[in-house]
Order: sequence, then C-alpha cells, then structure tokens
Amino acid sequence: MKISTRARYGTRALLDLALHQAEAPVSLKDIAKRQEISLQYLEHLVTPLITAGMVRSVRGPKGGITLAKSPAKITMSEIIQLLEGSTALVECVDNPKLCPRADSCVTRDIWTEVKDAVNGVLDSTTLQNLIEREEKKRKTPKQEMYYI
Amino acid sequence: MKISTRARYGTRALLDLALHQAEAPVSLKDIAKRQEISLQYLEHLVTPLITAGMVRSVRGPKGGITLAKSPAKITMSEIIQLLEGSTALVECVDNPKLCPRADSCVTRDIWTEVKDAVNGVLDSTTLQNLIEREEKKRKTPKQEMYYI
DNA sequence: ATATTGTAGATTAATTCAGTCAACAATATT
DNA sequence: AATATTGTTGACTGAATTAATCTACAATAT
Repeated sequence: MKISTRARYGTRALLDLALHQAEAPVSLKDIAKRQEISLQYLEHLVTPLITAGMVRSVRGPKGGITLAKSPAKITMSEIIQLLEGSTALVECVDNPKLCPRADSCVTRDIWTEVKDAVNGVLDSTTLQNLIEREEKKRKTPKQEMYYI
Repeated sequence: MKISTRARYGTRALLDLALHQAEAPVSLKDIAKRQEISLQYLEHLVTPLITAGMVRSVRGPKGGITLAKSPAKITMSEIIQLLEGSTALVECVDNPKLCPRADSCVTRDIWTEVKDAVNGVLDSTTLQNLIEREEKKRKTPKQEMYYI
C-alpha cells in the first residue's frame, strides 16, 4: 500500500520547480541535483506532466521546464493522478464491473470511503499551499515546546 | 498504491466469519468456498490473525475458527494493520529517521495527513458496522431512484 | 558548428506478492 | 486405538511490477 517513488519524486520535483522558477526555465539537471534524484529517472517522471500540460519544456542550452499553470491551480490530486493513477486502494472502486460482487459488497463501500478521504486531503492541497508551508517552516524551524 | 489481496481477502474472510459464527467454529474450507479464496492461501491469511488474538482456532474434525472478540470491538484499522501493516503511503511517515529531509519536508506532512484521513475511516468502521450494512443492503437491494 | 538540454524507447535488475506444495500437529468420532 | 478431518508452518515458484540505466535522437542558444 505504498505510493510509488515515481509519485513521490514527481511531487518533490514539482515543488522544487515551483520554488525555483522565476523567469527562466529550470533545468532538470538542477532539480535532479537538489532533490537527489537520478537525472535519467527524473526525465521519465516529467514526461507525463508535460503531456498533460501541467509543465512546459524548453529544449537546448538554457532550456528546462516551467510550470504551465500557477502553483495555486495545481493540486496534489492532479499530480498523483498523473504519476500514480487513481487513489483507489482496490480496483473495483473505480471499476465495479471487475467483480460480480461489487454491488452487494460492503467492504467495497469502505474502500470507496477511504478513497474519498484520501482525495479530500489531496484535492485541498495545492503547490501554493506547499510553498507556504515551506516558508513557514523556514521561519520557525524546529519549534520547541516550553512548559512553564 | 493498491492494497494487497491479502488484506482484501482477509477482511472479507473476517466478515464472512462474523456473519456465520453461531456456537460452532466456522471451518476455513467453508469460508474459502463462500468467498472464492484458495483454501491454502486463506490459511496463511488467518495465521497472523490468530497470533494477534483476534481469532481463535480449533483443530480437528468440526474444528475451525471463531472471533475472539465481539464484532463491535474489531475495527478495520486493526485488520488492515495486521494484514497489510501501516497505512502510511510513504515509509518516512512512520520512520522519520529514514530520510534526512524528514523534518523539513512539507510533502511528508501531506502524506501524514493522508494517513490520518485513511485511519479516520478505518478506525471508525467495525465488523459490526459491516454486518449492519450487509443487512441493510439485503433489505433494500439495489434501490432505484424515481423522479416525479 | 557545437555544446547543451529535453524526448523516447528498450532493457535490466531487484523486489514483492499471490499462490502452491508438502510435511506436520491436534482432536472428534468410530 | 485408528482414522479422518481440520488447522499450522515453512519452503518454494512464477508472475508482475517497478526503479533505474543505456542508448540514440531532437531542438536550440551561443
């Protein structure tokens, strides 16, 4: 029940991109270096993001990638959808026809609730949110608790 | 990001058990037949449930398994924990020490929220709940919607 | 013209997982 | 006591998935 490194790396890469993009595109090389991801693997992660129109790419020297939309308009839900597929933990949640029991299966109902719960979190989290959390963490790093 | 068949089969097996247990233990053979699970595979699923004290077993003729606790006291959370392990989608959620970035990683925070959301559903669903849903479904099967 | 950067397909190596095989242990029934 | 029935356990296999690399190619700034 783990998420693929594909989705993990991809999310981190996008956040890295969001944090570093100004005018110029950000090179995959730089992202790979900062995020400690193999460049060649990162290239493959980025492909579906470009295809989906979430990211734009520029070839050649000084090339790289940029976000095609504002970070506030990119949800983790979309990212995970592109890199991992559905968040359903069980196939039959998305495809009732896969199982003859689907209609009457109460455990399937629970798996559906779980999917909705997961999506609830991912839908409401945008890249912008992540950026803000990042900034907040840098301001108050490792806050200790003091009891009087 | 799928859950293992282990956990799916196990959950269904436990619900089947809860529905069919009266006085006598229910044989794995019967559960396997009703749930269309290979008997040999089911045996392996049941082992950790017995070890954990959720299920009791009786060997020999007329033997089988019984729930060791009332269905109202068995949550899906426990079941999944036993058969699948943690519901964390990423290792570092449970083990921050695995990653040097863990403390400062905002994506990890989101994965933690996701885990909590999943557990929210699973914690609040007991075998008893499933039984009741099952009964409800049998009473009002495939309710159609009529618009006037 | 060339170095730099992204694109894409093929391939490999490792891991995980579902499922089976086989030998064993306990016990109700006869 | 003998036997059939049922659960227990460990080893093993085959398939599928996945992370990651290799290779050749395409575009473009300088």
